[in-house]
Amino acid sequence: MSSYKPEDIESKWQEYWQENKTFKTPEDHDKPKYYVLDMFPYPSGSGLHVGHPEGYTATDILARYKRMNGFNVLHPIGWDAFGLPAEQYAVKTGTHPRETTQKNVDRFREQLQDLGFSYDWDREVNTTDPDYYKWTQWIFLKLYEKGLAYEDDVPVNWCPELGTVLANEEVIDGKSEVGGFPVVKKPMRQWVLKITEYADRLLEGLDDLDWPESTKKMQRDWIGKSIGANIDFKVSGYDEEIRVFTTRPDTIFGATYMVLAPEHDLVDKITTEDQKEAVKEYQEEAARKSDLERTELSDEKTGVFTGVSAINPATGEEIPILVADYVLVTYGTGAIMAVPGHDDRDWEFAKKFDLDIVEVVEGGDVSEGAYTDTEEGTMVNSENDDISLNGLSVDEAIERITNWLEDIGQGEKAVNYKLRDWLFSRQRYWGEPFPIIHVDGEPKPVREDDLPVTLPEMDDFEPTEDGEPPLAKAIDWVNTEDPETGKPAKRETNTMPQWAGSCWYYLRYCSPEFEDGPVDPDEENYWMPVDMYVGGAEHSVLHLLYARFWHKVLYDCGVVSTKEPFQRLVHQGMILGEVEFTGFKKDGNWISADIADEVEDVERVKLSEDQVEKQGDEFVIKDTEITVDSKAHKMSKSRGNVVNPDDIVDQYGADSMRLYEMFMGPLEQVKPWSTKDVDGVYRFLGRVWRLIIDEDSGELNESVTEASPSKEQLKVLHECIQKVTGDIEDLSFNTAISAMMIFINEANKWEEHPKPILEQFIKLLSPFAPHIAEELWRKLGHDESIAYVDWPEFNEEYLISDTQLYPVQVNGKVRGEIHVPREKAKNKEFVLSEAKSEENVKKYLEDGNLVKEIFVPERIVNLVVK
RNA sequence: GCCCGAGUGGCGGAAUUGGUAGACGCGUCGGACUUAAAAUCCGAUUGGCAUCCAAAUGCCAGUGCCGGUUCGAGUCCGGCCUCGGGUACCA
Repeated sequence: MSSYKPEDIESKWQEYWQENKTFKTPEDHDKPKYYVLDMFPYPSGSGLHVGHPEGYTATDILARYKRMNGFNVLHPIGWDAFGLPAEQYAVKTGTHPRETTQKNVDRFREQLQDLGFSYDWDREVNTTDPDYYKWTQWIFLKLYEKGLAYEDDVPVNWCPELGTVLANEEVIDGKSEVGGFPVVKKPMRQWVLKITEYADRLLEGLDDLDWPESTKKMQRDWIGKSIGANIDFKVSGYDEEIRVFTTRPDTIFGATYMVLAPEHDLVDKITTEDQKEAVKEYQEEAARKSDLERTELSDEKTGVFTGVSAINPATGEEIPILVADYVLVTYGTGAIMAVPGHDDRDWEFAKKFDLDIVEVVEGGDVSEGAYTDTEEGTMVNSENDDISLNGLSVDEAIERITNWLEDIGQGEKAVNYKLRDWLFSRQRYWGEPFPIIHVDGEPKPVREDDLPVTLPEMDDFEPTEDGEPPLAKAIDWVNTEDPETGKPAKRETNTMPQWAGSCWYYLRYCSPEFEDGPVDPDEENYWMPVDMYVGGAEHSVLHLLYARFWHKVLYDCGVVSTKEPFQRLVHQGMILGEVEFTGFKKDGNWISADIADEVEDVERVKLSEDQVEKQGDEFVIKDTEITVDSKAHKMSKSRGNVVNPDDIVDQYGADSMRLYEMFMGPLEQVKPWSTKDVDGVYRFLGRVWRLIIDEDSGELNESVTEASPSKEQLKVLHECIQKVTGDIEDLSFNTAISAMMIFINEANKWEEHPKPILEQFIKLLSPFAPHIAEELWRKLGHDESIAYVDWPEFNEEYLISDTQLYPVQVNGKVRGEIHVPREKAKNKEFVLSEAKSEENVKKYLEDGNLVKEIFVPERIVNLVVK
């Protein structure tokens, strides 16, 4: 017996590929190149889940396809291996993070190899390897030299439980993204990177990238460039000015009050004696509120009067200055001129505190709500002795008033960004040490020759009690001397965030052994940019923005030759767990899903597929009217719906696993997992096998012949070649697989299977299911791996059939079909007369007058009858 | 609230520039093979109606809802609804 047994062939070929270094990246630069990259995985303790191989399979298919099309392919993998989980585990168990990381990396590597991915394992990189982070540190020095890295005392998100500072992005609803622990604001000395200096270039660079529009938009929004004006308002009775940023200087005549953020410096200076207490109380309250609370309570605006007024430079009127937390200290100048007539937030606030609302742009009704349209409105009530905006459009008014403010020295055109500088240090052990020493309290870069600054050996990874990083406990390591002056020095004890290593790893893959820089310029020149980058949409903003930032800095340093690192980007869609049916019970009785939300103490009951049935648009409990919830959920440990790829490989083999992940649906779409559907692709592979192999002998089937292929066989093959080739180019892997299934279904009907046909088909299959393809390729008599044979060429000639099918419509409804000889297929008169004499069509023509005839060559005929 | 994306059989999903809606797969039903089962193979499978011994054929409805453009709409336009994702007072 020799039926299709993936377990017998897959490990065999995996070992073969390894031993023969089949997928070693070519060293010549003579062919066109293709750099296809997966997002850097973090080797977590739980191993791969089925979401990982989705993107990896897609890139692997592309890599294999491009190799067969004569490209030099760079298809590497490595490990983003610094990070909090290994450190937390170390704190708990005493196991050194290096050991945990090593173990996890080994597990990941093994799992990936079990899936038969064609990575060049000689180029594996690991961010925790000193030979790697030496260059991460080197890049930091470049940033430092360029003045893009600075120290600052900033209020940071301090998480006492984790003993570390978190980036804004790592804090969700006032809790840590990892672990869900509370986070508080605390001022600390931190390293910060001046990403804001690159804001404009990061914005412009997006234009030419072949990325999903939504991702580009998210980056643009994150950078958040807005153009407007800075305006200075004099504080009445003080020698102080309040500077505000506004995108709507045109509405200045409607500015009836001002607001300072509670943290604004001027608050304490100007507040009057009798308001001091109220203001102080308000500030304290605001400080206590987490970001979550601030937004949750956003319906109700709060604030307090400072007791002082400012002078509106346009109207000359005194307007009250208030403190309110709807103004953020971190954006613009931390102060605003409030124009309740034309800003929703100001309007809401003015209503609540009974402040004046003045209409200065005509077009709405400011007693009903703020009028914010900038297209339609015209200016009104905007006039003083010097200038009038009345009658102008918003755009004209902005121009005019900005110039006027500049003339009187109270304002200027200004640009603002939402993007803030990047908080770049963490109070952790398991990260890259900064190549910085402190001499006489001043930071000083470590000399390039002294890199890498390696992590000291430690066995206690907890932060000090006052929040100093764990490295502060490595006294011998911290205390060093300045090699230039011999003065005593202290090493920086913060470490870099996890983003650091992943900001440039794609460069290291080009020349992982290079010793004179992060990347060999020759190799960089050849391989960059990344032609195809596949990874999750969760990295839409941060990783991709940070990496682009570093890349641009490296471009300025002359290290890289391209302005952007990733030319084409695709996000694979998330794979959800199996669809679950949930019924709802109250006091032991079933209730419908749509009312379950409103009822208390509802019991949720998981139902099996055969306990429910479809009724209309909903699922109900069988033989009842009680609706149930039908939904696929995100895979999670707590829900217990995580699918482990190892189990699928054990049961069906890696080829089926790969095929199923691609067959589920379009790559970029969210899709529910269904293990029983894997049967479909597994059976398909079984049919491929049996088409070629005699199960009794294990040899080629007798039907596999040297005969020359028939016209029909060539047609079926070339239809498949055309579809699969086009679909791979479009990343429509699901329909490519379906085309191969169609081929096999057709081929199964043939009595003879000419070898050349089968060989071409096996080539098409090989990027998707490489193990079975390699095995069958050898059985068909080849000595070399299929990995580098030429991709089948599609020949249109074979597709042309003897007849052309025309559906015939009458008034847009199909009433019959006709087959016309190929040579007459474009003959309008002939086709129409054939169409009109079709039996079923005739009936319709008899009932009315033919008023119009539509003839679309090689497509369709439509006869319009009245 | 705002910004994206998506709604097609029992299920996952197919359908060039508008041109036969439901490819391919799962499931289900029926059949073949088998002592039996598994595996495999063949057939049916959107709903309804009609003719008919049957095979088959025809008709009507149908791609979230309402309306429009067109000889012809899953696809284009306008207005909604639902679900998923992102974002959160950014002046």
